[in-house]
Parts: sequence; structure tokens; C-alpha cells
Amino acid sequence: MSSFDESDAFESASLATRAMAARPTPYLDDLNPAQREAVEALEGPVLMLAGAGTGKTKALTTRMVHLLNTNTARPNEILAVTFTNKAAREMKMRVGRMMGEAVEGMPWLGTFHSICVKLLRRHAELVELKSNFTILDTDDQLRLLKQLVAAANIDDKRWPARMLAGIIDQWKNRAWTPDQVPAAEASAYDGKGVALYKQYQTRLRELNAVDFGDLLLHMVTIFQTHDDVLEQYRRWFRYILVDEYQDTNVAQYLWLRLLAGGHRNICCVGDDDQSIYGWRGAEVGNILRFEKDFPGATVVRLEQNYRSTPHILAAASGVIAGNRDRLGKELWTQAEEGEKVRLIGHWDGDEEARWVGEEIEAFHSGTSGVAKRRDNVRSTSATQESERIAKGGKRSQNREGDIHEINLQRTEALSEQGKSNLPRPRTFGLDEIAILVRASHQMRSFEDRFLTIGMPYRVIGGPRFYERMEIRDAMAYFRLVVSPADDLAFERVVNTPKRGLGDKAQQKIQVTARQNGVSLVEGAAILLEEKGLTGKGASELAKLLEGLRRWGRLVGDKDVSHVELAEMVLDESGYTEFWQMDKTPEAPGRLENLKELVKALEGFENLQGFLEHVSLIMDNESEEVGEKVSIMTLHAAKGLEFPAVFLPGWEDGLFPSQRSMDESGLKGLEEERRLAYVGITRAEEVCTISFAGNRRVYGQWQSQMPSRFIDELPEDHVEVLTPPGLYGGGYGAAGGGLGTIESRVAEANVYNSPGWRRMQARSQQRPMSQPQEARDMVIDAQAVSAHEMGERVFHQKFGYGAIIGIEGDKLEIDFEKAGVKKVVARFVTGADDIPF
DNA sequence: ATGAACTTCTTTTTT
DNA sequence: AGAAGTTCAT
Repeated sequence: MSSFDESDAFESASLATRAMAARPTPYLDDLNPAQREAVEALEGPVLMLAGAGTGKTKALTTRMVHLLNTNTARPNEILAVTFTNKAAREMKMRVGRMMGEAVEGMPWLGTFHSICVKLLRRHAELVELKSNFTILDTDDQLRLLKQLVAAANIDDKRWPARMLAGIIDQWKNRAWTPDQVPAAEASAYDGKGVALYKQYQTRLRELNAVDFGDLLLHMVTIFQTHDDVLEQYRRWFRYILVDEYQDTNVAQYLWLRLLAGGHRNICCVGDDDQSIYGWRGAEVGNILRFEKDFPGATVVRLEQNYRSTPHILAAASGVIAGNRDRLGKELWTQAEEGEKVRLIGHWDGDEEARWVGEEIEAFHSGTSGVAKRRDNVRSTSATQESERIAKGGKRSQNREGDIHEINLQRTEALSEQGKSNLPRPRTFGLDEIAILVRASHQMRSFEDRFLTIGMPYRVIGGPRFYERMEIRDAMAYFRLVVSPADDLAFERVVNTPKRGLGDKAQQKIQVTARQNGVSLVEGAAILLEEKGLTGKGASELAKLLEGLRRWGRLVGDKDVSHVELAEMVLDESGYTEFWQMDKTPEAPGRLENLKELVKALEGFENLQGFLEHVSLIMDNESEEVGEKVSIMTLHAAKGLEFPAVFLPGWEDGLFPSQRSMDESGLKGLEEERRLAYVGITRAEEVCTISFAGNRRVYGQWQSQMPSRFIDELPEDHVEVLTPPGLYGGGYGAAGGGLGTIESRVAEANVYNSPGWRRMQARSQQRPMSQPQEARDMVIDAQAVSAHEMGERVFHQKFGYGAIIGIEGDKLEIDFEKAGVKKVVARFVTGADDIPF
């Protein structure tokens, strides 16, 4: 994508298009009836409810083509908004391809944010900004807020600036200016939230800067307070299309409603079941309310799925059916039956990763890694155990320890036999396989495992290029060269690399600048003149200022390209050298990134254009290719599809995420459920769900309970894989063979398996069984005797302390932080012991 | 002013 | 377990 061609965007209709007579519409024949209806209803409000894999993008792009092709609209009269740059790019490409060369790019097809930047630059003065305002990244934003918080004498231990940033963000998402924040929010951030928000906005205006939320908020404000401007755009944007409507927040919703208010030619596409961004302000309510907002709207449901097999669809439908307040859709497909969704439990997270790795190898080479042959790989103890279960006996007194042993044995047996010889219907290329996790920390065990077995993988959506420290530093240098008054950029680089300008020196600069009412760069110059700094710091600062002046003069110089200038800045500032001297293992990579950054500059006219681009394109541009397994979060997977999908970590607390449920209760749980729905519907042919009995959480082993979503999977569409897991083990055993009725019944019975029951039981806080208590007593006794009076000990929750008394199985401890407490001895370790 | 040592927090998800 | 932020000693 290139920088802006905004001045032309409104006026220059594509004459070629305009001159065209209405053409035939062969593209309509490619559509199914529902899609066609959505495409042909050009006038008035349209809501397209597009389930996963139902050809939503196709319908949307075809609609655009139809608008153009029938001469209903010119390219510049169509406002088409997406959430991601990727989606915008994709649509541009598809429309372009369908229309041939006749259409120049659509100037108003882009993300909410990029379109708002274009608009806001034209009308900046209406919100007291200059049109060359800068867009802050989250680092700048946070730094600014920290300053305000410190100035307000707030203990940022108890009230972190991060929290304030989050609060302000949410307010902006709801389109509340400081004056509009409702009274109910008055207690936010120790009662000082609103005041700080106001200060923050003032500060931004002083800096001629906006944050991401402002882009929308300012435009909504302008539309609401300037009828003439709004009217102008209502005339210009005669047709509006919105992708992923279920993800819009209030500000975006208002923005759209204002723009569509006149002609009501708005077509929103979305799927309420795939709304997964509530945490950042998205309101499912927007899509649920569409028909009320736009009475008489045409509502079209796209329900024919072209992606997944019936079992996969049924599993997904079964899960999502647990949500209330749905608009309701019934996905169907003509695809062949295919495999059931596969479910497997594992001993722990590492084991899960190991198994997935082997399974992928098997997929790749054409043999199923799974225990189709499970009947003959059971270890003796497992067999006995399962027979006991089969007879209806309780798995009494089995504590984790026992199960662990059993399963370790079984696991070993299986790793020999695991790769059964049954061929899959087909093999999979590695890039047809994806692992979708709930939280990015889950990726780690997979990466570790894949590195050791040499499985090529790629992580999608990780830290984005432009968010990396070295890139931001370099960008700050560029910003400062282009606009020396960019105080936030100055703060970022003044002591990077180290110039001997620490807190104290920086404070002096701040004070001088404020006293003189000038920018930090000018303030620094004055400070030097006044000899307010001495020694190394002074000379280094002088060098930096001199450099900035020199580079600044070269901006726009016709003898020095902006690429050369950028290189010069990085070299002469000492930034490149800073990383060359760095001995840490990541230093070479960072240098590499800097090179890439400079290279990326070549695609732009000048530095300014590049800076503009980067502030909005936080995309991971480089989509590396190659035969690799993809690892990503469920959120990152939305909109993608893969023949084979692994969904690991289906454990309560992880997925659904505890935090989600704590913060948002049922709403949070429903969003998690939608996430599960999104995950399953990414799969075309094979979908494998797994969970582990134990997992490291914050470096601490925790036993896990299978996700409640597993309960919600319709049994008829799930195949429970036996070992090397904890829970399914041995169910096929009773019947003794693959395909027998007994085995199938037994498989379905995983829900009644002892491991399952044990987990369920624990969730209901049933009291411990007798033997366990007895065992705990022994443990306690041992634990007490392991300690002595006065010993320095450590407790997971209370920290360090000294033993001042022993009573039965409890120790009385004087904790350094938490004071005197009585705690059960087994929860305490010697301060010098290494707990494990 | 700077690095080492020690603490505390973190794990959602992103334009 | 690791990162990030804090405090402390040079």
C-alpha cells in the first residue's frame, strides 16, 4: 500500500468507469441464492449475517463490483471499512481483479483508522489540531500518562498508568469525551480518572498529537457538531460497506450511523457468533440491534458453508448453541462426512506438545499417529484399571500420583506404537496445518518441542515488526529529524544509546523547556548555552543537537535521498553502533531489523510519508512463505482456514480464560465460547481438540480441569482418542476392538470416565476422600518435622519469614511482608531450598 | 549515571 | 519461568 493520494480522492472519478455502459453481470452466476440476494440489494440498509466459511468476502467484494459495474456508484463514492489492513488489502485486490484495469483503486476502502486519519487531516482545526498531527504509539501514550500521574501525586504502585491508559481507551471506545464521561464512572482510577483524562487530552492537543482512540472520537465529535461537514460526507459516501460489523465499538457505530443517516445505503456484514473483541470495546449489541437502527433492513443469512465437513460444523454448532442472544444461523454443507472431531487428553502441556508434534509428522507422512490400534498397546496396569472401571467400580483412592505413574508407562508404550500404520485419506502439507491457542504463552511448549524435533513452524501475529524496540527507537529518531518539536520522540532517544543523560539531566531539560515555553530540543539547546550541564552529558547532548540540526536540513534535499538520510541518522547518532556493541544474542537480529526498516523506506517518497504509513500499519507485513506449521492465537486465526487444525489447552481457566470470566462473567464466558466456535470452524477436514491434566501457570505446576466446552461438544460428532492421555485411556478396552459397539459406547463414555469424574468432582469442591486426607496428614507431619524454630522460610503467597512457633501441623511464621500468620507446614519451604 | 541484584507481576486478545 | 520494574552499590 502506498501513502495517501487524498487530494484526488474525492474529485477524480474514474472516468473510464463512468463512461462504461452497464455491463453484463456474469459474476452473479457464481453466487448461491443468499449471496446473490445480498449482492443485488444495492439500495437501503442490508445486514448480511455470514457464518464462518460461507463466502462472506466473496459476497462483499462482488457487491462492490456490482455497484461499480451497474454504474450505481463510482469508486470514490463507496466507503468500505474493515478492521485490519490485511482485510482491506485482500478486498482491494479482489475487486481489482474482478474489474480488470478499468477501475483505479478504491480510495475509501480501508480500516476505520486509516480512513479516519484521512478525514481528520482535512478537518483537524475543528478539534484544535493542526493537520500534520502525529499519531502516538502505545509507548508514547503511556509515557505521557505516567508524567501526568506523577504530576498529580498519585501512587502509581496502586494506580498504574497502564490501568489509566486502559480506562481512557475504553472511554474513547464508547465515544466519550472527558465532558461526556457519565457520573457512574467518576470513581475510576481513584476518583481521578476523568480529571486525568481531561489533562491528557489537553496535553495531546499541546503536542499536536492524537492516540488511536482519538481518530474515531474526533471524527464523531466533528460529525456531531458540524452539520455541514457531515452533510458533505453523506453526499460523498453514497454507499457504505462494513466488514466484521460484530466487532465495531460504540465510536465506530456512531460514526457509521452518522454517515449512513441520510441515504441509509449501508451494508453491514458480520457474524454475531464470531464476535471476539468485546474486551477492546466491541459491542455485539451493534449487530443484534441493526434492524432496529435501520428499520426495513434487508437481512440475508449466508448459511451454506464451503469450508468444513459436517462433523466439524456440527461440533461447532453444538458448542455455540450454548450462547443466548444469538441471531441464529444454521450452517450446512454439501461436503462429505469426513472425520469426527478428535478429542484427546494429556498428562501435561509438554506431553500435549510432544503428541501434537508426532501427530503432525504422521499427518505429513500419511499415517495417522493416533491410536487406531489402541487395543493392543495398553500396559498391564492400565488394563487392570480400565477393567475395574468397566465393571462399574469406582476409581477409588486414586490420587494424581497413581494416575501419573500409570500414564507414564502407557505413554512410553505408545510412543513406540503411536504411529499406527493406518493411512489417512490424504497427507497434509505443513502449511495446511495450524495450531490455535487461547493465549500466546501456550505457544512456547510447541515452539520448544518443534525446535527439538526439527519441525518447521511459523508464529503468526507475534510481536509486530513496528512494535519492536529497535524499530520504535529508529522511528523516534526519524520523527525528531522531521519534526524537532516532537517531545515524545526526543524523550525516547535522548539517552538511547547511553549518553550520560540520566533522570537528572533530563529533568533539567524539561524544566528549561517549560520555563521558556519551547520544545525539549530547544530547551536542551538553551540549557547548554546557559551551561546548565557539564561533562560528558553536555558534550554528548551538544553532539546530538548538532546532529539533529544537520539531518533536519537534509530533509527534502534533492542530493540526499531519504533512505540515505535515514542511514546517516542511525549511524551518526550512534544507534547502529549501540547494537553492534551489544553482546546479547538478540542484537544481530535487531541490526537485521534496522536494515529491513531502511529497506522499507525505499517504497516511499519521503520520510514523512513513511512515518504516516507506519503509525497505522501495525501489521506484520512480512508473511513468510514455506512449508511450515502455523502457530497462532485464536484471535489471530479469525478469517483463516486450514485443512488440519489443532486446538490445544482446552482447560477451564485457560480456555475459557479465568480472567475473561472474572471480569465479564457470563458475557465473558459467552465470548470465550464464540472463540471456541471460531477455533473449530477454522478446520476444513480434521479438527483435534486436546487438554492436559497439568500445566505450568506462572512457572508453577497446576492441575487442570478439562474445559467446560468439551462437555458441550456433541458426542455424536466427536471421536475420543485413547492414550497417550490421562482420561480416555482404555475405553476401547472393554469391547476390545475398533469399531465394535462396545468400543464406540465406551468412547462416548469418556464423559463418564473416572478422570473426568474426578475433575468434575473437584470442580464441585467435594470433600477429599478419606485416604487422601490421611495422606495429607502424613505429608504435614513430615513437613513440620522438616523445619525448626527460627528458620527462614518461604511461602508462595506470603513471601519470606521466620518460624516463631510450631503447633501440630501448622507453623507460626513472622512474615517480612505479611506479618505473623499460621500456615500449614507443607506450604512452606526453607528459604534456601529449591522448591520443586 | 549505570549496571547488578532484587523484587513483583505476568498470560488474553490489537487498530 | 521469564520479563519488567525496582532498589542498591559502585
